[in-house]
Amino acid sequence: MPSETPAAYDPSAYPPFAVTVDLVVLTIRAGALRVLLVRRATEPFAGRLALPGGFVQIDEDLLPAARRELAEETGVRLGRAHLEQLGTYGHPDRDPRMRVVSVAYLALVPDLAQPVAGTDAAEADLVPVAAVEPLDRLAFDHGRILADGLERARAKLTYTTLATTFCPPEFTVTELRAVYEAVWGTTVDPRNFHRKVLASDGFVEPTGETTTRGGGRPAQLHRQGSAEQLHPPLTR
Amino acid sequence: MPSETPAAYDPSAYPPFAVTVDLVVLTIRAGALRVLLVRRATEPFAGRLALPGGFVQIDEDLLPAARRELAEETGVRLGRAHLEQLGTYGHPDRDPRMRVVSVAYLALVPDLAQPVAGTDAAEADLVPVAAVEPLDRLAFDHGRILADGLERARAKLTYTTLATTFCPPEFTVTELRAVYEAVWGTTVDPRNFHRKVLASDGFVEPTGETTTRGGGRPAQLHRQGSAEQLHPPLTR
DNA sequence: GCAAAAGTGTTACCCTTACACCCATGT
DNA sequence: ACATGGGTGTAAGGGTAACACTTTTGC
Repeated sequence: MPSETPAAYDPSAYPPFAVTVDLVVLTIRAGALRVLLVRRATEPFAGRLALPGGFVQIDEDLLPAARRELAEETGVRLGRAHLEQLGTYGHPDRDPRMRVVSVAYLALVPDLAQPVAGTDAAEADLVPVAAVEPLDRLAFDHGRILADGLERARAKLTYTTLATTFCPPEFTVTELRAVYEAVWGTTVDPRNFHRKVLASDGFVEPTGETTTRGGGRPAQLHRQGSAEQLHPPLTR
Repeated sequence: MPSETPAAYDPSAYPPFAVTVDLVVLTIRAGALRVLLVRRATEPFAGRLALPGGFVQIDEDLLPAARRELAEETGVRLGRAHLEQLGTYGHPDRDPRMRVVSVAYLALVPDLAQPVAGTDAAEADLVPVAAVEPLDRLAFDHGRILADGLERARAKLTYTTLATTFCPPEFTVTELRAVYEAVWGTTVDPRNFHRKVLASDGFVEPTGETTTRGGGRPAQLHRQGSAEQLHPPLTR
């Protein structure tokens, strides 16, 4: 906010930018961490995979814009999803059409059972992150944004309780453990994991119900705990 | 990046935004964590304290814009400063003049011995964060940005080696400890701190020189280590 | 009964914390 | 000598990791 312009506030006197939001939507399906990508139908980068996103409206705040795009592209209702700002990307040449600054958001959502159909024409897919083509093949600088989103997601899972946002409304401790194993491709000791999760205050809350959907002895069902706070590092 | 506009790419067809960078510049002086604030000379918010910042130029990337503003406002040369993106603030009403999206950066710098004289006319001051007036008295949404910056800085100091960026090129372990004590207003056991810092690989490197500037037994001098990475949590 | 998954107990080990103690300088 | 801060040794306690073991279901 400079003091260079004492008199008139003519917007056209300042460099005009377009502002977009782009979304790194992560979920877990079939034991794999996946990211929502769309196939671009138009130039530039026609035919290339890209992150979903779109222009911010002139009277719209950034987070609502991201929420709107998430809803439009995935149909996810928001109580169950985590959405946070990831970073802003504004290299002058990132969009060949014009000067665009894009605010990227990171979304962690439970497995979207409904096949994801974007309202925009392009085809949409949940791609396992391990199988995403070389990142520089993505449109714009979306490879970098995706890499940053994955790094952020992995970091936050280690010191927050966010892993529960990948789970359905009711889940077992084993299902929660599967989240960690999917995100890092490692295995975690089930016994120690079980204890740590239950010992961590506000991580999960028992519903009182049980399920045998995993086979074997019935497991307690839990829902997301109240604490979205930091907690002692888990696993790794 | 939508596919809504197949044919012409007329920039004026998209909502026009102004984009600025704002800086949360933190340093430590006289045992207190301080933030660089400027007194606004012009409307809106004339006379109010604000974060330094300014408009991004049309062909300028965001980080260089922040670097430029930092250099212009503080004269800090960049090898010794840490600069990272903090977040982006774009509420439609945050600037009464027009729609402005501001990308905030967080800078951690060693004590700027030279009195900070902004190139922009406004008066500039290093204000102890404990003494900053109520945050909602700052111009625009800068109170929120400052709060977010402080939270980020405290978080990063706990699990990275960034505290060294507050120190002069050569410093003693005790001087580094003073950083932690200033940031949290607590005391830290000097003996255990000493060992932990030296045990943490890449945190600091001994120069071989010693100093008695703190009084008492001469202390080894160190410089910033090579690892700007995560390390086991320190203190607290 | 047997396989499979849920959940508990136990122990070795590591890291942190607290604090006693020694070291090297200025005055 | 003594005050002041720099630096090392050490032992108690808490948390983690490894893994043996018990529980409860389906088939």
